[in-house]
Amino acid sequence: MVIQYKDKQYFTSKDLALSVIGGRWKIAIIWCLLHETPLRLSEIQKKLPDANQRMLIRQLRELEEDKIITRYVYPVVPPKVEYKLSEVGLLLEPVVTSICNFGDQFMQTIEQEADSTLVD
Amino acid sequence: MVIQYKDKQYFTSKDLALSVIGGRWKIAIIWCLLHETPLRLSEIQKKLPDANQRMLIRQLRELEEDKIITRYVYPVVPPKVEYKLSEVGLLLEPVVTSICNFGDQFMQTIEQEADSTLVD
DNA sequence: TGCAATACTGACTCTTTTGTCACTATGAAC
DNA sequence: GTTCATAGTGACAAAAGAGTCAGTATTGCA
Repeated sequence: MVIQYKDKQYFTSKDLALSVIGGRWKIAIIWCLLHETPLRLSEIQKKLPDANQRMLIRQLRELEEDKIITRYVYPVVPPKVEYKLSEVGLLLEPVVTSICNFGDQFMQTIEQEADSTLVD
Repeated sequence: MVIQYKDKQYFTSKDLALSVIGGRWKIAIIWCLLHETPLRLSEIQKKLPDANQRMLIRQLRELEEDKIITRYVYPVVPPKVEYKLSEVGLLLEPVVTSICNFGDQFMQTIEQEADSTLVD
């Protein structure tokens, strides 16, 4: 089975999934939008202060292209644009949740190790 | 909260998780080891023919460093080395599963779209 | 002697991703 | 007419990641 998507070939649906969520800030953006929605660019920036604006916009554009998020532009000045997860985007909730859970568990094992190193 | 791990700082456990699973072949390797274990390098190579050996070894080394997999070397010639998921590595099962599920669902939406494009 | 099998390393290049900087547009308020 | 706020783009530099190629070690066997 070969999946053709956006000029690339993917051999498993898993690889396809990774191409969608694989970007420095994408999981973080989706996480934000799962917790509060809709969000404006300026609000996402506040929640992810380490990502610069240019980078965030790029990731948002890619997510939009993949139809993970929707973008609604209000015809006002100064501009107002709202981002929210699409129906397909909401399907990523289990992915984000399981990553968070693993992160917590992994962190605990690191801390335990640090503790036992101190004890030695 | 700041997590120090391997000379880097992570601001959330989610970022830490991503640093562990974020490598071109890591999810694929973990997927293989969830389905069949233990596996030798040569067996993993057969299952992931698009990854070259050097690359696989690098990813395996990193996973080993993060204690996601264990590596057992048999003292024989020619060499025999077995890889399997550690206890911590097994915690990644929900992550891999949810990514696969999302991949399948995402693929369906793409296919539906392709169908409707044909209909138009 | 020379080759086979397996796992692995070093040094390098190439590509992709990420980050930075300066810049644009709009209309209202002062 | 200058300034503000918001969202955005273009062009480039830097860094990280991925991929390639040639080479190592071991021991048994023909």
